[in-house]
Amino acid sequence: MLLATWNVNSIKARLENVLSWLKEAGPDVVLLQELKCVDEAFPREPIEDLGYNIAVHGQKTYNGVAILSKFPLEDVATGLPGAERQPEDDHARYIEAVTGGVRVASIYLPNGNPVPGPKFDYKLGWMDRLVAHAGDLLALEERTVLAGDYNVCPTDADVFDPARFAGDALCQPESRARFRQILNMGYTEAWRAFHPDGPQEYSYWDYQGGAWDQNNGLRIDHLLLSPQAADCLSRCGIDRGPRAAPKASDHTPVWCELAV
DNA sequence: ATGGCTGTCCCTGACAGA
Repeated sequence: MLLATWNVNSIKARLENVLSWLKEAGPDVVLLQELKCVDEAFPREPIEDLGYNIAVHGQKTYNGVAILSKFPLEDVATGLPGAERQPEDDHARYIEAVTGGVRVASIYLPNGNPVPGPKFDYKLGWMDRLVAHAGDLLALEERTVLAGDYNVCPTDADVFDPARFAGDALCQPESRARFRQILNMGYTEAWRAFHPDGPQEYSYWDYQGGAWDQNNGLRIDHLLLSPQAADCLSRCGIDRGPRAAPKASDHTPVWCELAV
C-alpha cells in the first residue's frame, strides 16, 4: 500500500495538480489538508473517476481535511475527541477512517503563530488532545498511520535556518515536546526512520522570497506509524515534483509504502 | 526596508498561512 499526505492549499485551486499527481504516482491512500471548501464543493467526480473513494471534512475558506482511498472507507470519524475541552474548536482539522486494513487519519494541526498568544494556546491544547487520542488508538494494537501537516519541525535539522525560526510556533519547545510525546509512546516517524542522521530534506517552501529556488524549506508534514504499521514499513520519501509545477501548493507530498 | 506570495470571500482589502 502506497500512502501519502499532502497539504494542497485549496483543493479547488489545486485540482489539476492533484489529478496529475494521482495519475503519475498512483497512491492507494491520500490524506489531504487545507481543502478551503465545504463538503458540497469538494470536486468528487474527477477524483472518483480515478478510482478513489472519498471522505471529506470540509469548512468554508479555511482548513478542511479529506481521505482518498482505492479501498473501501469504513468507520469514518470527523473531529478530534475532546472538543468540549476547547469550545473554540470549530475548525475542520481531523478525519479518520479504516481502509485497506489500516486505520488512517488526516491531520491539519493549527499553525499557532504568533507566540505567545491565543493561537499558540489553541495549538498546544489541540496537540494535547491529539496525544491523548494517539494513545487511545495505540491501545487498539492496529496498523495505524496518523499523517498530515503537523506544523511542527521536530528538530532544528528540519529547518533551513533555525535561528530565523527560533521564535516561531513551529519550533517551540512546547510544540516539539508534544510531538515527541507521540513518538515516545511508540509511534514511528516514517521519514526520519530512514534518515536518522539527515540529509536535510523539506516538505514545505514559502511562496515568498524565492524560498523554493533557494531550498529554504521546512519539514512539517509527517507520517506517524503505530508499531503494527511500522512493522510493515518498506519505503518512505518526499516527492518534490509537485512543488516545482506551475500553480503549486507550498507543500509537497510525503509518502510511505506499507507491505500489506 | 517589517515586505516580499497565494487563496478566499466578497467590506477587491483583510485575514490566514508558516
